[in-house]
Amino acid sequence: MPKRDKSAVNLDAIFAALAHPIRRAIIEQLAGGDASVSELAKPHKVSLPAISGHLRVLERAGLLKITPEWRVHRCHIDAVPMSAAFGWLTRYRILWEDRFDRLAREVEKKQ
Amino acid sequence: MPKRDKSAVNLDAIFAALAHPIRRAIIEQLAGGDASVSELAKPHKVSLPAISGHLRVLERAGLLKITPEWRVHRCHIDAVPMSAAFGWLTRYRILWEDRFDRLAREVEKKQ
DNA sequence: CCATTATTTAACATTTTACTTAATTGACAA
DNA sequence: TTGTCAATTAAGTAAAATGTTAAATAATGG
Repeated sequence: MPKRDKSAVNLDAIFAALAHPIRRAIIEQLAGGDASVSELAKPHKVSLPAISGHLRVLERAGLLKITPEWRVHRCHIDAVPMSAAFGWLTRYRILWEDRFDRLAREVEKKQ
Repeated sequence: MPKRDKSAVNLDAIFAALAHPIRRAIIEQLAGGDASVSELAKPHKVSLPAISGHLRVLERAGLLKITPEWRVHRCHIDAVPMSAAFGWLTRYRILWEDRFDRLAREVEKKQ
């Protein structure tokens, strides 16, 4: 029976993790440095278990590492998996940049 | 009562739309040119109503425009909203590229 | 009008997500 | 030991996502 490869990049999990405003806010906060669960919960008006759940979603997507340290659990962002999402979007970047490039050339030509 | 601003970029909807493999496959297919609903359904083993549902998710996220044309509904990708997702990720790009940039500078310095 | 084709809507079952409050674990400190 | 603080697990609920099959709509063509 083939097991799920945890190391494989899981775009489903990564995009789904990024689809919730609280989880994006948590990433934004962690971009400024590591934090404990309570510190991450503070800006939000949901319960602590709710935050704990969001952290597990981020963890399963590979975006977060949680290290128990003293009594607090230190949360550390690992943004590398986000590069997979970035990479996927990049493949289609031309689809939205194309038109502006063309427009820019048109304008340039007229001058 | 403030109405929902449909024109506002909705990162929740965009990321959520990208979180399903069938919907990403649909975007990949549409990147190669417009297609009808049946054509989009062909590569997948789910029912036509299921595809129809996925198209509506993409439409609500602003990634798709559907124009009834003859008997077929022509699906056209509008990747511009994806640039919002791209933009969000770009803000944190440094978190995963930092290490490589530093390494590159180190190597450069040594030469 | 009737059949055909493309797609959507309806109705429904199942699973997943997101949240709550209450109870539990684990580590420290008096 | 006992209390306290940080965080998780448990139990339950409501809503949303995903899929199915069957029926409806809409447009064309004999």
